[in-house]
Amino acid sequence: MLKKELKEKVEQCYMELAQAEELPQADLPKGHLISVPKQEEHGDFASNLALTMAGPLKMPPAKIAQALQNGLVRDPLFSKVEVAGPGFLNLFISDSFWQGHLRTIIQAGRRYGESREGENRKVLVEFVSANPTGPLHVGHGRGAAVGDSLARIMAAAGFDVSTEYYINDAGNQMQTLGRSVYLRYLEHFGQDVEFPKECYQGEYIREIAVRIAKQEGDRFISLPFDECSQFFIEQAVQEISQGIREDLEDFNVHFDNWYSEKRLHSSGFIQDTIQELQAEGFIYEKDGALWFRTTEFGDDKDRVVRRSNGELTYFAADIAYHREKFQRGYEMLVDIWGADHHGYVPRVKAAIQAMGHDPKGLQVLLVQLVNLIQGGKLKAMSTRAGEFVTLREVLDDVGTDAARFIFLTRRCDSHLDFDLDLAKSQSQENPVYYVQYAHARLCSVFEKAAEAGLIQDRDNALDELLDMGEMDLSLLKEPEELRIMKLLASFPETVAGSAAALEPHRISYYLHDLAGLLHKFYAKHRFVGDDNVLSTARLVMAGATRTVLANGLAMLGVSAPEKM
RNA sequence: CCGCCCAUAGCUCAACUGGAUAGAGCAACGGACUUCUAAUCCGUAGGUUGGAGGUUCGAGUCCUCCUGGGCGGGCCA
Repeated sequence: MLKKELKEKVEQCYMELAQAEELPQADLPKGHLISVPKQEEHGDFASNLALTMAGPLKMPPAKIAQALQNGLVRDPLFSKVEVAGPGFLNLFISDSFWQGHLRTIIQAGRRYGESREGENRKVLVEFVSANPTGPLHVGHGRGAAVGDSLARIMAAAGFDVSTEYYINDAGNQMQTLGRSVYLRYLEHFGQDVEFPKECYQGEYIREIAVRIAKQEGDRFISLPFDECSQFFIEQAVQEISQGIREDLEDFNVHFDNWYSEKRLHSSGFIQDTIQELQAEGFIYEKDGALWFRTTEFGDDKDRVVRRSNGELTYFAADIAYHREKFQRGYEMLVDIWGADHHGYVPRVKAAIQAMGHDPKGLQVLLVQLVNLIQGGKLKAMSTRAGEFVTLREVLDDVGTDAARFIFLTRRCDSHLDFDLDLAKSQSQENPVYYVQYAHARLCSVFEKAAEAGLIQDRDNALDELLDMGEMDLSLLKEPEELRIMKLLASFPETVAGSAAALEPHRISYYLHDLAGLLHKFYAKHRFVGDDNVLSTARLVMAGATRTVLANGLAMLGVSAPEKM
């Protein structure tokens, strides 16, 4: 990756100058970094080394920069090195570098954008993990898009990534769920029942009840709930989970593993974990309950892990679950939660620390809730009250591509107003089409190139281009071309940065920028024109651009259509 | 009362982890299809980055306080 090379080059240059006693000796500063200036006139890259060394060297930054400049200009990679502003080194890269890089992109193909920044670290990304008590709503959709894309991005950046869905199929909510279906079942057979407020109100509950009634008949109507709760719970969980899996599948979200909380209970692993913690002195008894000293690790108050009635809390299961994740060998855990669970972060981190892990080994990404807007007003969402817009509904309205792109074009910690009417009617103005259209246009360029006889086989065009003998990439020197080539070269860094910061939205913005440059070029110049040598060179650029657009869209889980 | 998150163009959002003159898309206005897809492009307009201090060569970004909005604070999940 270019930035890294440049950083080394600049630092190497300083070391040589220090060696030659042209500059005083000092340690390299931590704050040195290579950035991309906002203004094109400020070069392709800028180094702040002189600024960060002004203090240690006790010299004016401009003077240090000048010495570095004299050393760096000798490198053929640079077409120009300037000292600017308070002491920046502006680095201008030779055109030939960018031109040659196009071949690198095409050679790498699907793999372009990958890097080894993650150093093969084992990471588990856990997301959605919605309770199997109802269909996924839009908020879950956002978490799903973020988690799934982040996993893809981190994999590309060289992490060894697995994804997991934690199924909360234990606890009180299961009783409530079963009872809800049971009561609807009784209603179906004409019994007059009181349907409590705390039960799940959604229509899907009735649908499950009706299905059971059809299959099983009325054989449960004389049984009290306690005697058939298991059956109703299992049926409901099974059916709802199936729906969730289908929704996610259609949303292009895939999990490597589905992890059942119930199994965590039945295996005795939670009890075992509590005993371990107790042995370490982190657990104490008060008022008949067992408490975890999370305050020792910065939490506001201690938390109950086993209630006085003997039941384990959700938190207890969570501790065991995270312990088990580490036991499976993961070095880094990424949890994606709804922001309404933010109060949980300190206690789970406390638990991890108590178990001897670095709290930084768990990164919790809090995804802000989605505000759904329909008819200009806010829609309330509550699973219990049964008032929610499901992910399914949104998918049917807007489609997977648009929904995913909208979710991924915002930072996680900013609220998202999802305007359904707009998303539906917006089909022409939706940002996702801007990027997809760029890809489709490039595909048709290749079709045109095949017609013109520049390439033989449209499907293997990229391989063909690489094998072509006479090729003059130095013809690519229009400003629009250079901008595209430069942005293409920064794709791997963007992916690595997106992974490191756990910010998938950076890929969306990158793609939008790239599509913009492509559209600008397209309006001003022609890929396939009268000059065959120039056209061939431009086809190489088209191929490289198409590759990056396709790879980036794949990371977002958005399709890259050949025609629109 | 306490804690976490947010506040940037009329609207929805960016800003590469502290860098140079804060950028896109919608919406508004004016232009561009005989040419590889006009789901596009070009131009105009739009800002005291909620407010006040502080840290330093340098702040939308970091620290403190204030204002306004969201979400939490159970032996619920």
